[in-house]
Amino acid sequence: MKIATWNINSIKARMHALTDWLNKTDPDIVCLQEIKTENEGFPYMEVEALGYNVLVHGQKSYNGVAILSKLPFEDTLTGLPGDETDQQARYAEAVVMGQRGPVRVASIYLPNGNPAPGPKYDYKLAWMKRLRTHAESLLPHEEAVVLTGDYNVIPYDQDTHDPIGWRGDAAFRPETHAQWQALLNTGYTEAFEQMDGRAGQYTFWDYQRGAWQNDHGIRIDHLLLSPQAADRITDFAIDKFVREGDKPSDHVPVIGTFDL
DNA sequence: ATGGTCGCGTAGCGA
Repeated sequence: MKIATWNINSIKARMHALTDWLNKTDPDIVCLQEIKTENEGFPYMEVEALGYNVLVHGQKSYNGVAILSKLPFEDTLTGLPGDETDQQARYAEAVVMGQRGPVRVASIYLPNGNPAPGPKYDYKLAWMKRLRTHAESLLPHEEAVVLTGDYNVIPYDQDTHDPIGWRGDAAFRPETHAQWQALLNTGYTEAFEQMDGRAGQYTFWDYQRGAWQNDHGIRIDHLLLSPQAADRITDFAIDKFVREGDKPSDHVPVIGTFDL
């Protein structure tokens, strides 16, 4: 089972790129972030015609997440639990039935948090704490859980060409790293690390300053695995070629393959 | 030091 994550930076502006990539990579489940539309504006017909069931948690103009799945959804959840007043659409979760039992997948668009410090950074840290609480609550079920998405977290120095330059950024600050580590410490492992990911394997290149041309990227799109998922991963890939296409997103897809 | 680029929605924000 191929499970992918991709910050697509507007589903409407990226339908051609999505179609091309689905035909090439043929994932079973795709978690999308920054679809930038309300549910009503999502191109359900076109995506369903490509062979996918669709779960959408949209928002006007900003944010918005979705899950595409060849398998039917057994259960779904939209919105990260823990704060009823949070209006931003950044979390969707679905359960599908794999060959060995249920597989739970989440599409996460973790807040950017800049400028830091400030209220946006406070929101990011609070959101990370809520995510940790929810992620931890899933572990006692002993299911295969794959928490994927744009985490807006650069885990290590090797995940940016310029760790000094990123030092003050909300994706790289000590408080962010502490929250990231606390999330992992609940019992999840990074697919990238488990599959021997190396330095300089980026998932995002800014549109500005020739970041792509100069390979000034960062690694911020991640797959976090419960023990039952970590035991079953067989392959890991970053579809870097997608960044070379026409009108690309500034992120590229990240894919885990599982014997599930 | 500044500007540089996208998408949304049609000014300016968010990234």
